[in-house]
Amino acid sequence: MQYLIERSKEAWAKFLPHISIDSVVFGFHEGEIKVLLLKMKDATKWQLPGGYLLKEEDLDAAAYRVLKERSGADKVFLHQFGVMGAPNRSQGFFEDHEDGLWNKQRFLTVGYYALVDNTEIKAVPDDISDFCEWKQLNELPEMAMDHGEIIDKALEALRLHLNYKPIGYNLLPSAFTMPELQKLYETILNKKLNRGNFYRKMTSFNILKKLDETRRGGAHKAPNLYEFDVDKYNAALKDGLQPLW
Amino acid sequence: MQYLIERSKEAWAKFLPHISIDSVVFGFHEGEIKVLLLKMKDATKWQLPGGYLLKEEDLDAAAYRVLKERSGADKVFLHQFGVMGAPNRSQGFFEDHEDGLWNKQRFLTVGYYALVDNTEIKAVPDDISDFCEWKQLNELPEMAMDHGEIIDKALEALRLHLNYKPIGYNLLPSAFTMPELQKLYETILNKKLNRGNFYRKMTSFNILKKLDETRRGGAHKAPNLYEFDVDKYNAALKDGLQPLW
DNA sequence: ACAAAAGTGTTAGGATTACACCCATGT
DNA sequence: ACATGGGTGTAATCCTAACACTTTTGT
Repeated sequence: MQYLIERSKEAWAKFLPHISIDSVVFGFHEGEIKVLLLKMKDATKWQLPGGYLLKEEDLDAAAYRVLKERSGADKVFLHQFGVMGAPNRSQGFFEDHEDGLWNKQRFLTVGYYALVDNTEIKAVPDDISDFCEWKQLNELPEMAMDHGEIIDKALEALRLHLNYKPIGYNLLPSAFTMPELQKLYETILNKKLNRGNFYRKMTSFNILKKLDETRRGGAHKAPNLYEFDVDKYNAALKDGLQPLW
Repeated sequence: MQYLIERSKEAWAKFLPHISIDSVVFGFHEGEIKVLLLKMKDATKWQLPGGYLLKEEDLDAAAYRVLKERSGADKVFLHQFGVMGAPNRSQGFFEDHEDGLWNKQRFLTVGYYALVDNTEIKAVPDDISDFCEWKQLNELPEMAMDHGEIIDKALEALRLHLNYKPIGYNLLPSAFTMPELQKLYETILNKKLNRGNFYRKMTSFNILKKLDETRRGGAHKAPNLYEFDVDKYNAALKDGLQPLW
């Protein structure tokens, strides 16, 4: 735990007190939504990649920086979804340490969700944590503090934004197949969708471009590859893919 | 400006630094959505009712307390919608004051929207401000700092939550008429709706109870009064009034 | 009388749902 | 051969938009 004490003084000098940032990094791989989690060697519980806000730094910029430092993820889609502000959400976890330790303060944490193109992001632990792994949404390990609830809130926000934010575009690789896209929607909505109808609806939005290639290597027929027509996609998202009233 | 200095020392002792709370209080009166704004005698610009977070206080609890202190509004529906975190969003406004002044710090502000049953909430200025008024949404005065943008964000959140949160229930008096309800929806959605179709759709949700009374006193036929069937309304909101996919 | 409110009718057009069928194709 | 993917067909049902008509009723 020595590193905590070493970093404490530096932290007080650099960061705004009482404020932290935690990101829920979603990725999509092999038909499953995954979340990027960190763990320290001596810990049993997993954590979200998080960090602190520099004294003169913009909040969104800090979220990008922290995420890059702690996961290597760069140029990702990041969106703030809320602040967790219970008075004891973090304090209790450092009770045994001396007062004045940076980590022992009360923290409000600003939650961001990140959407990552490619699950093949390094997933390499930084110098604070010892493990960094993609975990499946429905098989999450025990989470530290309120990080489990933060993930739940992020998912809820994701669901609510599905018609308004380029979620498919940012979660999927630039080329993807229709079954992959459908699986993504089904996972986020937690609901089975009819294949034929999904296909028709998606194509009717006119936001997809069919590529000439197929995805080789599977055990079965090679599926077609698509990519988003970014301009049309963004234009359609302005009013929402599907009308609300 | 003397009161700023007097309060500064006290503030440093009581509140968490760098964090403020601002609420966008929506009310509905005479067919119009209104926002509750405050102004100081010597100021030209209006502000949202806001305040600070006590050192051991829960964030949501603080939002309720602040709102009550600054507007008298009690037992209202309050919902957090985001954090404004630009580094200079508030600092510049106290440049001329001495360092160490509470107000001169950098503040992140947590935004809440409040829904108020009855525009007849006192709207009495507290001891900080000199004016407290309900302003119409489309006739907002010049706002201090980024408070105009905060109102925009609150409205956007309101729109997004229309199918998931008891917005009608909390904005309208306990008994209301169908034209009032429709006007409310039209204002939030910024869109005209067909009367007959709105009537049918609303009644088909089975969340309204028709009362035996009518609203007397208008220049024309007295409209029927309705109230929400709270249990059914809340049950329906769980999955959203209208399906999303 | 007038204007608003309430309730319903109607029609055309879409959208949704839930299947099912056929073909293509990689292993 | 077989499992998956792609694409389309279809029928029943429901929803929506847009209008219009009627009746009610308070001033």
